[in-house]
Amino acid sequence: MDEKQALSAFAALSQETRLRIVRLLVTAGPEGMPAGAIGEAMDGASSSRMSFHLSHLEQSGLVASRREGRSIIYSAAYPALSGLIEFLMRDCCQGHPEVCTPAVAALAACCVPAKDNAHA
Amino acid sequence: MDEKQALSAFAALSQETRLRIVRLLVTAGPEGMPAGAIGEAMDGASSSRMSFHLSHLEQSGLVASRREGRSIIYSAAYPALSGLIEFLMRDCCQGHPEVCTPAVAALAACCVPAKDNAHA
DNA sequence: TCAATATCTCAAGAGTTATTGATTTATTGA
DNA sequence: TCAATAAATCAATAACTCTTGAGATATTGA
Repeated sequence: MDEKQALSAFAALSQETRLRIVRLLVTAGPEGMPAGAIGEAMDGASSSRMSFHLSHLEQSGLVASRREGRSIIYSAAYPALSGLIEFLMRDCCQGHPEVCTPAVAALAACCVPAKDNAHA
Repeated sequence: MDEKQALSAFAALSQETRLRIVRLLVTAGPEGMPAGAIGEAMDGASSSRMSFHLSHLEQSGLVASRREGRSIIYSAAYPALSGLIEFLMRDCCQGHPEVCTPAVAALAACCVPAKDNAHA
C-alpha cells in the first residue's frame, strides 16, 4: 500500500453509497453478493449507478468481482482493508505510539474474543 | 464516530496535500506546527491554499488548532484518528475476524516495541 | 500608531465526480 | 435462435472541489 493506493482507497470510502457498499460486503463475508442484490440494498439504486460505484471500488482495490452465470458477484478485498489500516497506523506510530495504542486496544477487543490465542 | 464523521474524515484523507499534512502533523507530535511551516513543507503552498486544506482538516476533526502569537499552530487530533480506525474495524469484524486480525498484528508490532509493557 | 508578519476570507474559473436515461453486451433457458 | 435477465457503457448535465490572486483581519514590536 503506497500513497497513491491509499489516496484512491480513501476517495472510494469518502462517498456515502460506496462506504455502505463496502460495509455491506464486509459483513456479507468472502462469498460476496451479486450486483443486483447490492443495488436493492442501496434503496434500489439504478444499474448504471451501481456499476459506476462498484467499478470505482474495484479500481481502488477495496472489492473484487467474479462472474457467476448472469450475475457479477462482488466481495470485500479483506487484505486491502487491512493494508489501508496498516498504512494509516504506520504513519501514526512514527515516534508517537500513544496515537495508535487506543486503536490497538479497540481492535484487539473486537477481533480477539477474550481468549488467549495471541499466537495466531 | 458515526457514518457522517467517517465520510468527512475519509474525504479529508483522500486529497494528496491533506494526507501529507496529516502525516506530517502526526510525526510532529502533540505540539504541532505553525501553518507557515506546514506550507513550506508542502512545496511552498500559498497561504490561501494551506488555509483551505487546514480548515477542511479541522472541520473533519482530524486536526486541531490554537493561536500562539502571530502563528496558528496545527496539531494532529490523535483520538479522531484512532476513532476512524475503530469505525472501519468495527464494521470489518461483524462476523469476520479474519479481516482485522492481520491489521491487529501489524499495529501491535508497530506500537508495542517488543517489550512487556502491555499494561500501558 | 505604524509597519511588518502570519493567517484567513472571498470570488472566479478550471477540473473532477455523481446521477440519469438510453443503449449495448453477456448469459441463460425455452 | 429468440426472449428474458443481469450488468456495463455512453453522453449529457448538475454538483462539488481545488487553485489562484486580491484583499481583509489579527498580532507584535518599534
